[in-house]
Amino acid sequence: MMSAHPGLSQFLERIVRRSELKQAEKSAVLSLSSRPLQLRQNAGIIRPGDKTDEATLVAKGLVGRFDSRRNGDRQLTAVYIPGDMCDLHSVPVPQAGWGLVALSPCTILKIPHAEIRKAALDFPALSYAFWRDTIVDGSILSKWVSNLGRREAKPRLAHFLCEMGMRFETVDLGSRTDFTLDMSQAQLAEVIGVTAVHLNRTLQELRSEGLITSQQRRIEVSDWEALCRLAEFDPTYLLLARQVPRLP
Amino acid sequence: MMSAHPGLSQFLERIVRRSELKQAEKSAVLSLSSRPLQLRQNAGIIRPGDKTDEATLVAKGLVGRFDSRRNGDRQLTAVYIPGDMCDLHSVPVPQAGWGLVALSPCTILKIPHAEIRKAALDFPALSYAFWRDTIVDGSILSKWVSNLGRREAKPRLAHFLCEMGMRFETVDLGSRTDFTLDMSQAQLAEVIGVTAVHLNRTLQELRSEGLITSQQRRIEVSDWEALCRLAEFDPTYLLLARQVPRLP
DNA sequence: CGTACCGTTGACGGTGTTCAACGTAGGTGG
DNA sequence: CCACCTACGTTGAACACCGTCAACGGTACG
Repeated sequence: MMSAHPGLSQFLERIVRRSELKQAEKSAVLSLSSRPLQLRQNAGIIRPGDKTDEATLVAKGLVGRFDSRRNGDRQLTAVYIPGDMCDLHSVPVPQAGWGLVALSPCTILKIPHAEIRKAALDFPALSYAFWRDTIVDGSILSKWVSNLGRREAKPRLAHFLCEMGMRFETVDLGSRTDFTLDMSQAQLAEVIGVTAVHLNRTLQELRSEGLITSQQRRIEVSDWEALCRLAEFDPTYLLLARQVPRLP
Repeated sequence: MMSAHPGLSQFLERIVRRSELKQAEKSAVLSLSSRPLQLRQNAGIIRPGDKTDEATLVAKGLVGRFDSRRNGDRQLTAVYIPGDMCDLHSVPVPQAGWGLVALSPCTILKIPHAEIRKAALDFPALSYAFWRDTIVDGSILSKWVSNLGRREAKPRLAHFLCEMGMRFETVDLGSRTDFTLDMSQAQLAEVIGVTAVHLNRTLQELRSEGLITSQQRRIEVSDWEALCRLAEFDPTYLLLARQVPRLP
């Protein structure tokens, strides 16, 4: 077997973090064939409405999922980091309603749906694991609906920083209190659901209150506890703890 | 075989609408054992953080999924109608981060996770169909993130009415322009992400602009096209069209 | 007949938007 | 090497949407 692309190992680690897999199942994941691509910042990956027969795995950089309006406004509905499969959804549902864009310079792996389906068919535990992985995505979305609906800009931003801190720490790309979030303030605003102007002011508030310091794109959280309190952040929705039930 | 509860048939119809199933697979769904429950309005079904070993199927009425804040504010992150399985998620991930509440008087069916897992194990196509069903849920959430983040109250409400109209029509509980949405304005406000006071004013705007009429809890859409235009509503995200790929 | 829930209204204040402008850093071509 | 350009962060002022608080009327129900 050709040695797997490191991106596949990252993906496997992500899966295994939440689902117990046997050796054969792990090998099946590592032997998925993949087509690496380098992308410039703001490069489009999937346009809204596109039909695709490949899934997208992030190996390096940040990828955003977005929904756009007629007037050109865009809302980012997910931010993917290395090891994340952006559109595992597209395997059972190949017609995307959303778009994918490289938020920073990126390396991605394109993996044929057919391969993933075959793996899911050969190993029910994998099918189950992919299902569970999809639920993590939904769980994060659900939390974001709640944040957008009921919180003001400051706690919303705080919550996003907490979330990204935890996720980067989990994949060893920094610690929860010190990580690089390689996206512009305009892109951040598209996540938080405010204008770029207001995001800038909100970020300044967090800085002036001594919760974080940020220069360039590096975020240092000076007071993690206070940030979590402001955000009412409770990481259980990220489903980082491995859950029990496995297919027999 | 004992004759199945009608709720199970509704669920099967929902699944079959999006995934092609063979006879044996259909029977497996219909023979899931279920425990019916009658619920009063506002009765809690799952409290946030609860662990459960049963999934919840709506047979009659409306069920809401919510996330709540320390100050008591609540955001509804999903509204389920008859035929929907509220927490198919809970099968692979039994620890819920959210709560479920009866938005109206309800009949629900409790179905043991073990049964669903067994069905998924026996029939990979079912596992795949459940996965796909979970994605529908996520797709709706994704659209809601976009609505909450980028739209004002009026188009947001319009979008929700369009969505519910389509969904009720799909399950034959009315037409997209004439249906009963059995929830209070306060509950609606918890969906739209505004206060009850503002929701009331927004509803009046829709009425005074001749887009809808509503008395009691019955919604009549006077101008479907205009409502869709205001909402920028495009129903593809509901995944009502059956998608092709099936496990071989 | 009281109570509880629900829809409705008015006045006021705050959060976030809009529009316009400016500063800086990095990159490119003359 | 400097002029120019573009992307990005930053600031100010006016305004709009929406939240808050408080109150009132109708209806169902015990």
